[in-house]
Amino acid sequence: MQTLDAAFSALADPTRRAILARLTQGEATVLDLAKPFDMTQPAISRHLKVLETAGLITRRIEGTKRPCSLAPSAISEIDRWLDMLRQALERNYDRLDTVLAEMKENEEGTKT
Amino acid sequence: MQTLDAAFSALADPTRRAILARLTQGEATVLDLAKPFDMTQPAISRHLKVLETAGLITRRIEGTKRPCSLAPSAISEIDRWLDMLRQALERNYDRLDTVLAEMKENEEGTKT
DNA sequence: CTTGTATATAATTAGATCGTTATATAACAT
DNA sequence: ATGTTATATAACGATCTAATTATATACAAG
Repeated sequence: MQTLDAAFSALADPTRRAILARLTQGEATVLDLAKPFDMTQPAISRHLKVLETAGLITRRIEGTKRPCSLAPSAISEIDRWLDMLRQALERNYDRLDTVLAEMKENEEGTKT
Repeated sequence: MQTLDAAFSALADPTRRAILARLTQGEATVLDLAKPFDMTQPAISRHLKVLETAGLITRRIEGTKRPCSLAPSAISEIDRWLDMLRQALERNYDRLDTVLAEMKENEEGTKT
């Protein structure tokens, strides 16, 4: 899915993750978001566009400002995809548990 | 964190996600993994290296084969990070609920 | 209507990424 | 030893990314 492409690659950049982290505190304008970074405003604008295209943020229009906030849609798609991996890992883990349990049983058996 | 950089950017590629999906079915060799793709073996080897570096897979050595399997570590780091966003979104959602509830209350109040 | 503020867009450049082909390594089978 | 199989690595070209500077748009304030 190309949504996942966009979402994951948006999340791959530390600046963009920092922006999202900042947005967990609530809405912020472009300049607000740019402030903490040693980076020009156009650079931040591009990052925001990437995040928006990926469905990770939305923007309101308020006069000359464009306050950004977190959007839920892309996250939930990512979650759905990761669930597949999580479940597989859980299955493997259960299997490992079984193996370990069997090993222990055998050991006990051998001991006496 | 650079683990997150590597993990998210590894997941950004559809071929690599397909490889991971395949690995949810269990261990597979490089050639096994290459088969479904219209792509040369070296290309797949590189993808596997990316996944391994990102901590998403591990490889055993078995004679001349290198069977790959899913690794849990990177996933759990991703999960921890995404939790931050999830929680923020949940808070926003709750707040929205409150707002809607208040709107409804006001409406009721105005009606009579 | 002019000035300043908030943001977006375009052109450019440097570096990363993804694929290819050709080749190396290393184990296994004869 | 020799050929074959499984995989890795190197060199290369095409495309993408992320930053910069310069400039455009558009609202808001005097």
